[in-house]
Amino acid sequence: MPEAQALPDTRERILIEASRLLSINGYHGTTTRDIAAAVGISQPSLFFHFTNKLAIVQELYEHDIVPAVAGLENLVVGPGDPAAKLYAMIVGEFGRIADSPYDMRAHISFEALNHPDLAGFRDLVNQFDDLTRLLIRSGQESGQFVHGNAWLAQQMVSGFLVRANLFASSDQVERQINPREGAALVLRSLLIDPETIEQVEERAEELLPRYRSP
Amino acid sequence: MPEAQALPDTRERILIEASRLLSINGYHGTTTRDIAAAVGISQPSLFFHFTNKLAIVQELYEHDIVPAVAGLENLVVGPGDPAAKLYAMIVGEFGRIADSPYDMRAHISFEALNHPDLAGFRDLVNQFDDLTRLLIRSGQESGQFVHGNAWLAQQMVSGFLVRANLFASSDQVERQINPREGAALVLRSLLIDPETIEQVEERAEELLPRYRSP
DNA sequence: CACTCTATCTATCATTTGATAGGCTAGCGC
DNA sequence: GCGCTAGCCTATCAAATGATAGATAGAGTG
Repeated sequence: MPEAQALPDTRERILIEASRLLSINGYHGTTTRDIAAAVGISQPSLFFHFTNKLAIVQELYEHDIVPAVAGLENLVVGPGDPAAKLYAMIVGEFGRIADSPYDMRAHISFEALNHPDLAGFRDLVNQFDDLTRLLIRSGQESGQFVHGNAWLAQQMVSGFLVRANLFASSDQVERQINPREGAALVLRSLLIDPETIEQVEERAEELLPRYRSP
Repeated sequence: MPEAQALPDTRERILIEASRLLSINGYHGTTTRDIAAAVGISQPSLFFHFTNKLAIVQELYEHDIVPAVAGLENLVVGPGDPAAKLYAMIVGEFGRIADSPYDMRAHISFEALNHPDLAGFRDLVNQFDDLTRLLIRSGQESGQFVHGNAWLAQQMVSGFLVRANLFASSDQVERQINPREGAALVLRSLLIDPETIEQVEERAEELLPRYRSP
C-alpha cells in the first residue's frame, strides 16, 4: 500500500515528470520508461510507488479535476450573480492550473479519459461543464447575459481555458496569462452591456476565495 | 506508389475510419489493427494502401490544415475589415470541418504533431494561429477591436473552434453548431461596439466564398 | 548483531504493435 | 488461354512496452 504516511520525494517527482510528459505526448504516447528516465530511476522502480501506469494518471486527475469541480460547485451554490461567478471561476481556474506543482495543461485532452477505470473522472469533467453551462443559463434568464445556445457559449469558455493553459509559456511575455484579462475577455461576449464589466470584476473579487477553499 | 489514379473505395474507408478512431483515442492510442478491423480488412492490408501508419495521419492532415491555412491566407490578403474577416473565418472553419468526409474534430490535439515527420503540418498549424492573431491585431489597430493581449484573444478563438467541433453532436439538437452564432459569440468579445455586429455579419457574408475557394 | 522495512536495481516475461514476406484470386488486355 | 496486376489474405518477425521476480544496499530498531 504505497498510499500510506509521509510521501517520499521520488513519488512526487514521478507525478511531476509524468504530468509533463503526459501533457506533451498523451497517455499512450508516454511510456513508463520515459517517465522513469525523466525521474532518474529504473523503469521497474515506478511500480514500487504506483501499482500501474494508470494509477499515476488517476492521481494526477485527482489533484486536478476534483478541486476544480469542488470550487465551481461552491461558487455556484453560494451568493452572487452569474456574471461575477463565471468571472471568478475563470480567474480561479487560471490560478489553480498555474499554481499546481503538476503540469496539467492538457488535462482535458487526455485520451486516457476513455479508459473504463477513469470513468469517474470523466463524469467529473462533464459535471464541470454542466455547472459552467448552468451559470451561463442563469445569467441569460436573469437578463445579464445575451440569449443564445448555452452549450456553444460554454464550449467557448471551456475551450479557452484549456487552450490558453495548453499554450501558455512563462518564457514569452505575451504568452503569460493574466487571469483577469482572460475572464474579462470571455465575459464581454456574454454580457448584454459590456460597460458593466468593471462592476462584475468588483463583485467577482469578493467571490474569488470561495473558488479556492472548498 | 498508391498516390496514383482512381482511388479505390478501401483507401477512402481507411481514412474515414482512421480519422474517427484517431479523434477518440489519439495517434498512439489507435493501432493499425483497430483501423483495419473498423474497415473490415486484415491489418497488413493497410500497408498496401499506405506505406506506414504515419502516412495515414499525414494524408488526413493534408486534407485538414492545408485548406484551412490557404483559406485564411486568402481571406487575410483580400479586401475587407478585420472583424468581417474573422467572422468569415470562424463560419468557414465550422463549415469546413462539418463538411469534411473525415472526422477531424481533434485535429489540433493530436500528440502525433510532435513527430518529426509531421513538422511541416505543425508549422501550418502555427501559421494558422499567426494569421488569426494578425487579424486580431489589425482589428485592434484600426479601432474596431478592444485592445488587449492578442495572443490571449487568439487562444479564445482557436480554443473555441477546436472545442466546439470536438464535442459537437448531430444527435443532440443543442450540440449542433450554428456557425454564424458561434462567430457572433466570439466577435462580441472583441468588438468595441457590439451593436455593430449585424453590419459585420453582412460584410462577412460577401467574404465567405473567399475562405472556401483558395 | 540480527531483523525488518524501504527503495532501488538487474534480468526477464508475455503482449502488443508496426511492418514484411509470400501466396491466392479475380479481372483485364491481347 | 496466358500473363500481369490490384487487392487481399495468412504467417511471421523484431521492437517496444507494461509488469513481475528476485537480489541488494542502507537505515532504523531491539
